[in-house]
Amino acid sequence: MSDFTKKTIAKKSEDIAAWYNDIVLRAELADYSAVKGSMIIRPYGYAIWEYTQKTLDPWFKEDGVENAYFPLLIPYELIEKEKEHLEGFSPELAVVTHAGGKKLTSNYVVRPTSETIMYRTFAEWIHSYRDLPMKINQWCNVVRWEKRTYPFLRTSEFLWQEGHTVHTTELEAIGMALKALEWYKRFYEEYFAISVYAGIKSKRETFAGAKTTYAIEMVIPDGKALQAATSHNLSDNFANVFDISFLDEQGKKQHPFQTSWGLSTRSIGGLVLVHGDDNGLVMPPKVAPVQAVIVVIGAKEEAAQTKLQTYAMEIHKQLIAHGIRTKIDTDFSHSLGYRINEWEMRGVPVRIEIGSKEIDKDSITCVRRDNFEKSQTSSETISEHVSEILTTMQADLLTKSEKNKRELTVEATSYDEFKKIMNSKRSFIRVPWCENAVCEEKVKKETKATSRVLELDRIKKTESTTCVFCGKKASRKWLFAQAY
RNA sequence: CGGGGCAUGGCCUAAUUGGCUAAGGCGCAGCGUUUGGGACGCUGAGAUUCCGAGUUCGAGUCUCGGUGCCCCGACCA
Repeated sequence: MSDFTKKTIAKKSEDIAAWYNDIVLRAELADYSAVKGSMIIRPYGYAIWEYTQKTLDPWFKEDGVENAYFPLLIPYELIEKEKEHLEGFSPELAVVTHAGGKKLTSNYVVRPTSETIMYRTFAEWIHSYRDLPMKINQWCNVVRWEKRTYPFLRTSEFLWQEGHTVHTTELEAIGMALKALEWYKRFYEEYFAISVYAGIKSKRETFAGAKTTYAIEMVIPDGKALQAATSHNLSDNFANVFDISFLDEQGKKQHPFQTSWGLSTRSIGGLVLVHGDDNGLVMPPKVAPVQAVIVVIGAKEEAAQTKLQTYAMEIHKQLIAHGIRTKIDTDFSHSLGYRINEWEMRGVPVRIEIGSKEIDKDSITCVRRDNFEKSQTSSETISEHVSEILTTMQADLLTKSEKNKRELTVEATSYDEFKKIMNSKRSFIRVPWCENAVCEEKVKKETKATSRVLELDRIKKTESTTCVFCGKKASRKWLFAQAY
């Protein structure tokens, strides 16, 4: 690591929280804003969100999900309708009390999520079994007035997509909720190169108003958990409250079953935390705003300089034609070391160095961001060579993430052991649990850990054992960890 | 919302413990020299010392009130 980096950016290996704050600002992913707890997503950070949208949106549409837009403001009476839902969100609502220069007779809530505003309208749209399933998604912002905020990971306002579907049977709704969960898992693994846990949430962690919540949990290198996406089986809870009904094939009136599912800009925070290193960000090639950068190393004589730039532009053109998002850096006002460090900090997957040496031998130097591996190739084969590096790096990052997840997941057979782990080298701990909320409360108070998920393949009760916390009967092993 | 800390050009810090025109580094702009792992010289722009009141001959420094930010808890995608 360079002296400069040492001085200005905290080391991830020493203080991940300080490192995270520094890198988000320095790499120009985000900036603080005039509004408490809110942040500005800068172009480099927003580009990652755009790739997220470009990837997920077609998957949704293929499944018949249509995009729509519902209003930002929700009448207070509406959000009050589902009691549990209101209770879950009321501490963090932003409320509009004045408009048009006057105090409003009834207030509006800035949406913390859109179930209520959408479902009153769904009630008008749905009359027959022929209208179902109905699948609506919106890409939007929501506001939740969190007490403690953190760039990307927890901000007062954040961007997300929220999918909302309506089905004739609960079985179909569950299928939908699981399909959304599968999309998220696939997205994280194939695009963000992050190995995640997918499972079911405990009662305590279930979404306000849902019957069942499924979630994606990410293992952060410091052993903490980041809830990376959720998908809910709302059953007929909201349908009853908002009086959504349809006539079935027999002409009988029935309440439908619903789901909602979302993934937010929090995902970008996870991406930073999982892959970054002491030198800065490491972008998985598939979502990297810039996949390759050509760093042109200046020459002394003008003729050589001109030749160099022409050569570099030619390479640039080739890479672009090959579909590789490439930038060319000819900023000779900064030293080479400075430029290299800046690109490394931004996590650009491949750095291509072009100087007089490269031209003379027609041998171009490529450097991979994640392992700093150097390789040589000719101007003829550059595109294929870079493509290959990008593919390999994408795969290697996922493998590394899998390894990290495995190493940070342990099993405990007693509460003492559990506590010892949480107090020393924090991690995910898989333990048999009786699934009683009292246990979970106690564990949280004593160790800060909460249940994260019951992994999908462990839902079928298989074991006959005892709860590590209370000693009562337990049949399934849950993952516990300290949440972000 | 409880407990602790901080507030000085865009950023980091200094200012003899209440004393003269608020200093330096980074960054920024201009010119020139440099360029194979965070270069250098010269010149320049940039400040109501968070806000308000008070004490004093005199306040960045002391007192009171307010505001904002950071860290630690409870809440959370």
